[in-house]
Amino acid sequence: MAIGRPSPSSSQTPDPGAARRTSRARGIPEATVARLPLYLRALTALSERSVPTVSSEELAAAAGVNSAKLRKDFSYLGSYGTRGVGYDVEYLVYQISRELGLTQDWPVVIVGIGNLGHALANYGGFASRGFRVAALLDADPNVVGSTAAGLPVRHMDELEDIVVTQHVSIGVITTPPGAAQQVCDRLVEAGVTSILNFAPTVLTVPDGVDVRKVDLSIELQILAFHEQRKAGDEPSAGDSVLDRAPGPVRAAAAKLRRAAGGGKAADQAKSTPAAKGAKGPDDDLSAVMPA
Amino acid sequence: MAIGRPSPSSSQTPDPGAARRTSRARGIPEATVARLPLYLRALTALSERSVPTVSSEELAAAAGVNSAKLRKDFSYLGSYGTRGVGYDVEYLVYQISRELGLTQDWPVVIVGIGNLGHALANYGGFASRGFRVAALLDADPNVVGSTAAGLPVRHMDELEDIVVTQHVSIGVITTPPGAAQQVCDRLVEAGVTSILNFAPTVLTVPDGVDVRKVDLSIELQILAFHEQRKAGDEPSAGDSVLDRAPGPVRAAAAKLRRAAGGGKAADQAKSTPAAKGAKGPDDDLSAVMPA
DNA sequence: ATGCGTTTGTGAACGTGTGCACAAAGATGG
DNA sequence: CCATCTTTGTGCACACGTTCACAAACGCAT
Ligand SMILES: NC(=O)c1ccc[n+]([C@@H]2O[C@H](COP(=O)([O-])OP(=O)(O)OC[C@H]3O[C@@H](n4cnc5c(N)ncnc54)[C@H](O)[C@@H]3O)[C@@H](O)[C@H]2O)c1
Ligand SMILES: NC(=O)c1ccc[n+]([C@@H]2O[C@H](COP(=O)([O-])OP(=O)(O)OC[C@H]3O[C@@H](n4cnc5c(N)ncnc54)[C@H](O)[C@@H]3O)[C@@H](O)[C@H]2O)c1
Repeated sequence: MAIGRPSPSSSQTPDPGAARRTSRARGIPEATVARLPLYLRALTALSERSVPTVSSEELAAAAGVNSAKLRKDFSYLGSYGTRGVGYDVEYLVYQISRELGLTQDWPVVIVGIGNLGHALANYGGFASRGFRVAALLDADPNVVGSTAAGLPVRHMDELEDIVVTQHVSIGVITTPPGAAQQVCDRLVEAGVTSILNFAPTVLTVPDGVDVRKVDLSIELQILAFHEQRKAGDEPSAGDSVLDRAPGPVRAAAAKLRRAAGGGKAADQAKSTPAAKGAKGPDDDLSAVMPA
Repeated sequence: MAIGRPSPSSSQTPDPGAARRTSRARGIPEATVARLPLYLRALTALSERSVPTVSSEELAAAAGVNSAKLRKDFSYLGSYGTRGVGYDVEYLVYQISRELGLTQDWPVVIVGIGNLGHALANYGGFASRGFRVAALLDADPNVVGSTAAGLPVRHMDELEDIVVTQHVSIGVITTPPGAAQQVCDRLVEAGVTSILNFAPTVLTVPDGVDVRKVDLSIELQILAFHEQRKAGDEPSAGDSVLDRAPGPVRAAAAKLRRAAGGGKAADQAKSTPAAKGAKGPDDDLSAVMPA
């Protein structure tokens, strides 16, 4: 870190600091909050089918979670169930909606109306809950004229005005990564205190501002990791034997790595032929280590 | 409940069961795996600026995490750092890429080429890592003819063939929610073992298949929750005093809720005047609680 | 009323994740 | 070769999250 101020808090989706801070008040765990929308969706579906009550077991199955977890989650909201019967669907829908703040209207601005911004603007499920697109914003004059989902794309100049007059507290960023921090700063400066970031960048925001990120690339990489595992491999490494060994050997290896500038090319070349024989987590250190 | 089979495993993003299962092998914690792409991105940026080495402190700042956490994360991969110096950027880029399985090519199919599918197909950062769009698929004959990002949209009939011949193991679902499970089943049946789901549905998959979801609506709802908190409110309850009180009172309340079919409307009405006295679980000592 | 079957709500045990704090490793300069 | 300074790697304590298992609560039939 560099800064010495209280705490710039570059909070992101998995920020446990925010958890303590935000759920301190009435003590709803962050993990529970993240599941409430899931329950709500399942409940809404039941509601539409006019199902009057539902047991924790059924609802848990519909939401894809453990029933004990679901009951504990609900217990944080209060005791809304009836033993021997289950939960009243309509009542629970309302309670969760209220807890999530969906009984009020949340105006949202989307900044960066390119491919993704367009898709989001057109997204119906957006408004289905209390979210209303207050404005679409872009910096490109060619885009500013157009409309998306019936809404006009407005110029960035109007950002501050829109945020203030429409009381926008949630901003969605779908600009290229290079512009994201700058856009974020302007949003925050104007009064936005929650940001949903689709750009692959770590945003730094002041305390009190929440940032959540949606990152396709990260998700795919996580899947790739597990996929590789399933393929029954060991990554055919080029390390460990040396790196795991304590003593001066490791130091030597590290030194060589640093010295041999092009670690990338060298290692890459090595990785392919590594149809490895058998042993260790990996084998051939030889390629890196011109022993 | 219904099913009695071993375990349908409707795993979703935050599935700790998968964590144990998948990271058992060489023991990389799931939380660490989720951060590796973040480090990789920061490292790639450093690499492009030809920075030779980086300290855990610097890199942690760039990735927006705690430096101790970062060091611990790296320690799971092996000892790739040099005390007193830091980490060799190029070498680390390669090691993480390898661990994530990005040194190989991952063909991906996208199913449902509507607004979102189009955006994803056009997404450059897709291919920037080892991910290659093997095919775009859709059921709508009107869409099937067209092209997106230079690729032709092909018909669902070709799904199985494409998956098999191109060895696709990762599928992205961007169909309407109603079609998602069905599409998922076909993908899995054809041999896909990792799914990235953008449709707001809980997917049920057999054991051994990983599902990660990206859900805009959920993210917004979580933000709304925190936003509501920040607004220094208590959801203006319509419950608590009764619901928290043990004894027959709660039962009576529950009974009333069930009986009064329209729980929603009823409660809504009731909730407003509930400026109640004091105690409940919530009441409102929080009225001024600065988040 | 009483008893029976069902389902909630939660205590307690366990597993996972986080962050501090520090010893040991290595670099660097003399 | 030694002293000093930097930075890693990790033991440890604690916080958070999950799951089991069960008593208490409730509806309902008798
Ligand atoms: N398209 C996807 O599927 C996808 C997936 C994951 C992540 N992302 C990320 O989402 C972001 C948007 O992706 P996209 O495909 O829509 O890109 P895009 O280039 O199509 O759209 C970006 C838009 O942002 C506007 N913009 C640029 N600088 C701006 C600024 N300073 N202020 C306001 N607007 C500005 C541009 O005019 C453009 O309209 C990117 O960061 C991308 O990495 C996209
Ligand atoms: N657009 C967004 O920003 C956004 C945001 C969050 C979530 N989502 C979700 O992503 C999904 C797609 O959203 P969209 O806006 O692109 O919708 P869309 O209606 O524009 O596109 C859906 C596409 O799926 C195709 N399709 C329908 N049934 C199919 C089937 N059985 N097999 C194959 N293809 C089929 C349709 O022909 C259409 O081309 C939806 O589930 C939506 O809820 C979208």
